[in-house]
Amino acid sequence: MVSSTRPKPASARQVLNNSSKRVTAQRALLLDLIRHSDCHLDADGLYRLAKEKHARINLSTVYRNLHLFKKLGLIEERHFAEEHHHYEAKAAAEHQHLCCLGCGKVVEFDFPLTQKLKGEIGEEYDFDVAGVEVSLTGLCSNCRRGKKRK
Amino acid sequence: MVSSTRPKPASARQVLNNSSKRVTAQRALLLDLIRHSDCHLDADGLYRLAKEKHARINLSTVYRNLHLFKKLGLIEERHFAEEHHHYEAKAAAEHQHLCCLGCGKVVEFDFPLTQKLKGEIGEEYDFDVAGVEVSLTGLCSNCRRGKKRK
DNA sequence: ATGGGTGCAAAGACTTTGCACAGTT
DNA sequence: AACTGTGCAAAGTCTTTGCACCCAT
Repeated sequence: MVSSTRPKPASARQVLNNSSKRVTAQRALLLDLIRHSDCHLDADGLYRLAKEKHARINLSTVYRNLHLFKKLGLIEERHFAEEHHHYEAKAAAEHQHLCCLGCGKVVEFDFPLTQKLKGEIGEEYDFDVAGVEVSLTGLCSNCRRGKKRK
Repeated sequence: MVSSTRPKPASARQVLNNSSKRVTAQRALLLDLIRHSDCHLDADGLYRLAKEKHARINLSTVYRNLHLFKKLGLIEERHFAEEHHHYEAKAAAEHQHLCCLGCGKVVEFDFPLTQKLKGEIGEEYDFDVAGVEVSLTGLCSNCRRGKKRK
């Protein structure tokens, strides 16, 4: 057994250090919040979470670091059927999303064909395919049955 | 041979009439522009196109009608890796998109498994799946080779 | 004539940016 | 000490909304 308190692939500190970016309290906090969140945060949600833990942080800092983390490949940006983006920690296993149009619930599912798709389409159109996003929308059982919302 | 000047599924006028929505010059024009466009317009692009043909139209009218058309199922909204949405006429055949991060070029491709995916995932999570969007991003051959663009 | 649709202007939601100061290296 | 990152405020982009007038039905 390895004695470590961190099961994460790399600590926030390590990742930032390795990219020769400074480790600030804000960055460490944001990265930790994203990594420990089980949902798909947007900038404002992350900001509010952060404020609960760290009185002094600004929305623009959140945006700036979200861009940074994305560039470093630490997080992924998701485009649901909304006006703003959502972010999640880059997962070990690829997965895709199913989003309820009624209540906004997001469930993740497995879709093993993305690699194959990447290769096939990339070759056919002579593209270097970087990302695959499969987004389903629909109504979950609750919203379908009850129309409990709105 | 059927003698018809309209290969379209239904004229703009017909569609609007059938939904008991009024046929205004703006609506007819917008719908026609979307249907005859071979690219994926955003609200502002559509607005500028419309202005070329029809001096008096307002951006808010474009937005309002984009929502209407979407609700009527006449167009589809696309979520590329950008801040705003794109729209295209609902096609006879389903297709998916591959978008170049360098120059923004969009190519459409066929992906026959969306129906199967819909059924499987819907059943597994008890969702009524309405839409499937498969978006690939990458670099086209031009952008990859030449780095011709910023 | 009636009531939905439009233009206009103002507001709203989300995001970016300039600048001076704070904090990491 | 040097210089990147932050907070703040202002601006920017995209979208929505209130209201009076217009026009399709």
